[in-house]
Amino acid sequence: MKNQEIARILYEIAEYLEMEGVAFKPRAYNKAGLGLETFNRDVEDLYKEEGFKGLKKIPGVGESIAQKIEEYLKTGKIKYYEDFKKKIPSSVEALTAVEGVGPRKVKIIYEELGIKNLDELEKAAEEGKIRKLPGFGEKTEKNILEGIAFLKREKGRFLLGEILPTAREVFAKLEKLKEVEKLSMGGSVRRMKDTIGDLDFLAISENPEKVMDLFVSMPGVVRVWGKGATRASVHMSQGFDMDIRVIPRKSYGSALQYFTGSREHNIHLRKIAIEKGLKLNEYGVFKGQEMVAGEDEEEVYKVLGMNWMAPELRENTGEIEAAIREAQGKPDGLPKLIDYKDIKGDLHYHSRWQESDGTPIEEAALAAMDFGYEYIGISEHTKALKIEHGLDEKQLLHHISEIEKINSRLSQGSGKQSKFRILSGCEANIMQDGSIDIDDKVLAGLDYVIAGVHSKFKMPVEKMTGRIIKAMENPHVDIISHPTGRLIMKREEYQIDVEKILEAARGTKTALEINSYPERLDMKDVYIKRAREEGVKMIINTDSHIPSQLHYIEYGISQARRGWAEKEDIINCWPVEKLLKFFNE
DNA sequence: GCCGTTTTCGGCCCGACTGTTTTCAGTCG
Repeated sequence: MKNQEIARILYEIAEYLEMEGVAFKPRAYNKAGLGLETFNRDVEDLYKEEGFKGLKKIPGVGESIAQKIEEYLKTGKIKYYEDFKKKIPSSVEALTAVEGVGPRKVKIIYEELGIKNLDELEKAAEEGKIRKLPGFGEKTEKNILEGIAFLKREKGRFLLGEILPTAREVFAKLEKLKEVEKLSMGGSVRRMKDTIGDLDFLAISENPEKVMDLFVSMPGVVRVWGKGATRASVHMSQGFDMDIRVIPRKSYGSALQYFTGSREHNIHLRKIAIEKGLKLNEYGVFKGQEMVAGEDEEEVYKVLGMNWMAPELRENTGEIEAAIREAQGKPDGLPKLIDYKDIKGDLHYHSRWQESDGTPIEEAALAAMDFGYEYIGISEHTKALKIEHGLDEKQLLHHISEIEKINSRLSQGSGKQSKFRILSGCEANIMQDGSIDIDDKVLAGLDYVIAGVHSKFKMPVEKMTGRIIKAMENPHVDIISHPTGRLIMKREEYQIDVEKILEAARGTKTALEINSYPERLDMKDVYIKRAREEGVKMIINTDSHIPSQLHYIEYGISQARRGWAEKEDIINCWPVEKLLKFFNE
C-alpha cells in the first residue's frame, strides 16, 4: 500500500507551503493526505483500474494533487516536492515534532543557521545560538531543548489498553476533589482510538484556579507544560501528557463536543454551523450574540440539524451525514452500534500457554461465567507453533474429550453453570501454501476452527492474499484470527489485498476476527467498516492467555464501534445455537 | 488547491496560550 507513503509526502508539502506563508494550500494538501491515508482502497490498484480519473475519487484530491500522485506512481518522485526539499533540505517532520517548533521556525533556523535535523538543532540550542534568531528568545531555546529531550525519551503515543486504566484512575482522583463539580474525559480516549497521544479532562468548577493548582500538583506530575486561568497541561511520570480545562456550566456540552473531536469532525461541524448562520466554538452555538445551545452535548448536535452520535464514530467518515439523515427521519441513519454488553462469549482463549498442573479450562469457564458470558471457546495453538505448546492431532482429540467431560460436569451444576457451554476449538496455523497444519478429520471434530498466520509474515501481496483465501476455502475453517497481523507501533500489517479477503470471507462464510489484544486491535476500524459494508461477519475475541485478560474485550468492542459495527455483524453476540449453526454451514 | 440543493469563483474553523513583541505571530489542539 503506497497510500501511507504518498500521504506522508502530501503532509510534508503542506508544511513547506506553510513555511512559505502560502494561504489555504497547506490545508488542501493536508486534507488530501488524510483522504488518501484513510481511503479504503490501495491507490496503486485504483490507478491501475480507473486511471487518472480514479485518483480524483480520493477525498480532497483534485486535478493538481491527482497529477502529483500519478507522477509518484509512475516515477517514484514528485518534482514539486523535490524542489521544496532542495530549497529547504530540513527533516521537516522530525523538526516540527518538537513542541513549539512549526514550519515557520523550521524555515528560520535553516536559513539563518543551516540546521536540517534534530541533532543539529539540539547542538545549536546548547550553544545558545537559537536565542539570537529573530522571533526566538531564551525561553524558546530552553523549550526546544526540553522538547527534544522529550522526543528522545518517548515515542509519543500509547496503546489504548495501556493508558485507559491509568486514565480512569486519574479521573477517579480528580473527581474526588471538592472543587470539581463535574468531570469528563474528552479527546481520543473518549473516542476509544487504538492509540492515544494524551489525556484531556474537562471540569465544571466555581473555583478554576484552585482546580488548576491541584491538577499541576497531582501525584505523578513530573513537569508542568503550561498553566493558565482555565487550562493547564502536565507531563506524567508514566510518560504521557494530560490537559485539563475548566468550563462554565452553560458551555459544558459544547466544550465536551469540541474537546472530544476528532479535529476533522469538528471542522465539518463548524462549516455546517456557518451554513446555518451560526457560530460553533467550545463555548456554545451562537446566533449573533445569542447563545442557542451549549450546556448539553445532544442539544449542540440538535441545533446543527443532526442527532447525537457515539464518540467512537466521530472521525468525519460519514457519521455527520448519517446523523443528519437520521434527524430528518430518512433511512440510512446512524448505525445501531454494538453495545459494550452485547458479547455473549469469547472464542479465542489459550488455556495451555503454560503447561500447568491445574485445570485451566475449567478456570477459564468459571472466569467467563463471572464475566457474564454464556459460552467460551478454548482455542489452543496447533503443532506448527511448537514454542507455544501447539497441539498435534492426538492431543487435539484429547482436548475435545476433556472439554466434553467438563461440559457434562457443568451441566449437572446449578443455575448459571448448567446452561454454560465450553466450545472446543483451536487456533491452527495457515502454512505458507495456505494449507492448515492439522488433519481435516480432526478439525471436523472440533466445534469451530480458527486459522491464523503465525509465520512468514513478509510475503508479497498476491501470495499472502492467496494463502489466506486458500485457508478460508477449507470447509472446516470458521474464523481468521488477527487478519492483518499488525502489532501497533511494532510491526506493520502483512501485505494483503483487503478487498479480495473480504470477498472470499463472504463467499466462504468465514468470520474475520477483531482481536482485542491491546497491541493488535486487528482488524482495525477502517477494515471493520469495509467488512460490514460488504456483509462480512466478524467476531470479537480477546486472545486471552489468562482469565484476567478477558476484559480486553472492551478494546475490541470499541474498535468494532469505531468501525460502525452493529450487533448482527458480530457473531459472538449470538446465542450459542445460532453460532454453531453458522459454523456448520 | 479544493469544492459547490444558493456558487466553476470566492470562499476556506476557531480560540488559548506563549514568548516575543509593544500590538502580534506562531503554535497547538
